Amino acid sequence: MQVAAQGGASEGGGGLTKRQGTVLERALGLLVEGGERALTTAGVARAANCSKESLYKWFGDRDGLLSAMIAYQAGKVRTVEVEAETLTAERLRLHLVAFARDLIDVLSGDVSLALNRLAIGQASREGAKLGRLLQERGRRQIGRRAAALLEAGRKAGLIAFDSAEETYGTLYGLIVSDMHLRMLLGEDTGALRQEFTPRAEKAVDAFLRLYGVKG
Amino acid sequence: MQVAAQGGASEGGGGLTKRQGTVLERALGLLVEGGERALTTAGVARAANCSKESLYKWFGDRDGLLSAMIAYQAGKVRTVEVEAETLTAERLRLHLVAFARDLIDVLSGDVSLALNRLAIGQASREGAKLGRLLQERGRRQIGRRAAALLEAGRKAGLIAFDSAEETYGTLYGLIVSDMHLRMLLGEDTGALRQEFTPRAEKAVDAFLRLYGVKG
DNA sequence: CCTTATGCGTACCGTACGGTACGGTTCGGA
DNA sequence: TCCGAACCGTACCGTACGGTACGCATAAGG
Repeated sequence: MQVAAQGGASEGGGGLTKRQGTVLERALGLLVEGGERALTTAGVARAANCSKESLYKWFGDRDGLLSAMIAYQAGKVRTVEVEAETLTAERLRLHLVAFARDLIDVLSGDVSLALNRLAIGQASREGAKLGRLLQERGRRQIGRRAAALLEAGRKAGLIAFDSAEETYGTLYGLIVSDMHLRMLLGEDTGALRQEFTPRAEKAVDAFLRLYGVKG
Repeated sequence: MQVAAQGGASEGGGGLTKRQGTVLERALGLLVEGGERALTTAGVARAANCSKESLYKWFGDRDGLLSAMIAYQAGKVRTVEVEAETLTAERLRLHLVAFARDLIDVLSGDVSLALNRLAIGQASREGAKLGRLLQERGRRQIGRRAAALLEAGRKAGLIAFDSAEETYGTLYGLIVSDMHLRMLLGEDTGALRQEFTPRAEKAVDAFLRLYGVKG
């Protein structure tokens, strides 16, 4: 502790200092552990060994803290760009299965679930600002990876579709179904986690049956 | 006002009086309007012209009130049983599209969204009791209708599948995709609502391409 | 050594909520 | 007519939270 690094210099990824990053990390930990009720300003200050006054100076108010938490967490997820290799049917399938696994893993993560619960809980408040933020930072990111993958498959003549957006929607639905909602509602993720790999494979199989060329 | 109807007699659907039903109706209105923050015991009492003491007598505590709201709302949804008529491919398709439309309509309803947000917000609290209740009363009900429909289609030799549960999961994913989550996060339902019918038809088409026999 | 900035820890304030208690009132039944 | 049960409206209590203010410690810079 006492590493400090204040003053506006030594900024990390998104315009905030390392100290502020660790504070957000602690706040995320509190959120995961006890939900929104546990995410009080006093609690964050205590858990992060900082003062409430600093919290308000850094993040403005409680909502600013929540937004910063979402932005911070989203900034940690880096999408893996798929290089334009020569795709075969089998390689495309493997890439799709890997994407499906990654998608499921992200959605079932503790922090992701906690942040989604938080944003959903605030949806009827102040124009769903957190929800839009989560949507923008989260879905857009992983959607881009999917779009690139689908486009590569189309260029290789392995799959055919009109709208990439709509096709991605179908792929998403086949992979996720209502699993995300069930986890958000509190269903034990441990029991579901064992089914992740076969689920991903079945979803991709169905997807390729729908969009695959001569399949 | 002053209609009363007290005393334990004149019970309605689920073991509660008409008076209590109207109270729950008012509470649901408050929840839809302002989210969980607006659902205070004093607010419900004021909106329903009853006393807080009566609320606690009838529902125990705040959680009891929330559970009663979910049970009450779930009790209003009646699943339409499909009679075992002779199914043709076209009739099955029409039934599936009707089911898809109904599913989308239910999920996009104000009260449904508000209750789902409520249950999700409470998911990290006391073992996700509300989430399980919502799951039990909501999904099971509409899932039964889907299962009956799928079974009828299979018996008529129009579709083929192994697990009805898994097949229903696929159908659900094709219909809903991430639309439910987006609405829960606060995305405007008006913009999405225009796309409901084509979405339902496309989903059913894809489903029949996956599971339809010869065709 | 002095000054200034930054931030921790704590105390404080106003508010709002869950839950309880009580007086007054209405209504059904004897 | 009287009794008791249910109930409304309101007041009340304890607590917890968001946000602010203050005193003190620490460290950089002249």
